[in-house]
Amino acid sequence: MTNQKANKRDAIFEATLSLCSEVGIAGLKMSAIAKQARIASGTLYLYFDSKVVLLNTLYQKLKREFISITPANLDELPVKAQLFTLWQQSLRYFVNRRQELFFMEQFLRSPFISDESLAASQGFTQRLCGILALGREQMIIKNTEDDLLVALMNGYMRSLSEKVIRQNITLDESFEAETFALCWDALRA
Amino acid sequence: MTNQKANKRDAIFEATLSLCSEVGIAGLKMSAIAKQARIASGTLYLYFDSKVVLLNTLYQKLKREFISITPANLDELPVKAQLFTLWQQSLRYFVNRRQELFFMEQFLRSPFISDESLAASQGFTQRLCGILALGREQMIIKNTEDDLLVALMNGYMRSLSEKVIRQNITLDESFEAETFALCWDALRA
DNA sequence: TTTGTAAATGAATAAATATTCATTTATCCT
DNA sequence: AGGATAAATGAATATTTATTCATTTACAAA
Repeated sequence: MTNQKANKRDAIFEATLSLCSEVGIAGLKMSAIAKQARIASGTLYLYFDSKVVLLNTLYQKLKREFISITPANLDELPVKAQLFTLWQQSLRYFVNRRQELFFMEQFLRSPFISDESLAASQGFTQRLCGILALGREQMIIKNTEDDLLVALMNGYMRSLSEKVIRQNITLDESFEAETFALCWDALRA
Repeated sequence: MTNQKANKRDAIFEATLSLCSEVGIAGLKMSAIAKQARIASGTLYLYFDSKVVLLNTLYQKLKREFISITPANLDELPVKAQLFTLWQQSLRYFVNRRQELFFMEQFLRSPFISDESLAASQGFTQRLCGILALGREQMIIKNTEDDLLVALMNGYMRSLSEKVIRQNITLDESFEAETFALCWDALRA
């Protein structure tokens, strides 16, 4: 794919994200995406076969991106520090990519999602469970089902990102630490 | 409004909820709603002026309903017990009304929502903040911004309901207590 | 500059879906 | 029962939106 082409693809993705956060996934129109990306609506179809394909491609790209932002080799750190790192990275990602977060949440519950996209939506959870198991061995994590702990972290993260975005709060170390503290108190034995 | 009419209205609401949880709000079609409610599509318009009106009416009804399920006079209980009661009631409500929860989340981010509906979506939060303030006076709740604590409770509740529903878990006192314990550990001073 | 190829355009078409309304059916009252 | 009124129907229409394609434009090689 030429650079030119890649640029236009990205412009389409960008337009899709920005529009989605304005009108929701139910309000997304191909014509509006084209307009926002400054191309003709027909041009969209040179890049993606259909609306469904466009949305699924974007979703999978974002999922891959998200999984790749968290450092791979946390293993040497203590459990609490591992969790904090993931917390911090995720929070930063979501807050800096508000539109992406919004799109992903919407798409996940839309009629457009394909089986393949659905499968891509796991992945991060696995990672978390590994760390929690380790912490449980060391007796520093509650002896509570992983699913519950993960639900707390995920849900809190979601709500928190929304709040930060809505109120235009600037992330800093102290905010990250303070919000993580709640999370840690919930998880620790 | 006759009983007959009220019944049909309810059938329409029910059909809307059940379809929404199948296909998402972006996939909702008036014709499908009519079919599911076992009426002709034209009949829908005898009850609601348009799709937008139908959805907003349903949303506001659900919001009122949710706010009304939590007992009004918790004031005499200790703070922790007040929070637990709200936790329990909300969890039960969401889990028993999975479709309602799903619809509300989707609708809130759709292009259909009216200003009035948006306003109705506050309300419960107020209540929670009152209790948290009381707890803070008594030095048993963390000295952390309300918003953060509310984000944790809301987000956790959301994720948890989803999990319970997905895995078809039966709610019982011990489950409610265990899940609330995480929440409480996060909030308490 | 010419010519061939690839990319882009946007008006036209097709498809999907909301809404209307002339007609039918049910309900209620005397 | 019979006639009046209200409710319901669903095919027809209107509207919205995805997709196509004949035409134009940009670009690169000779």
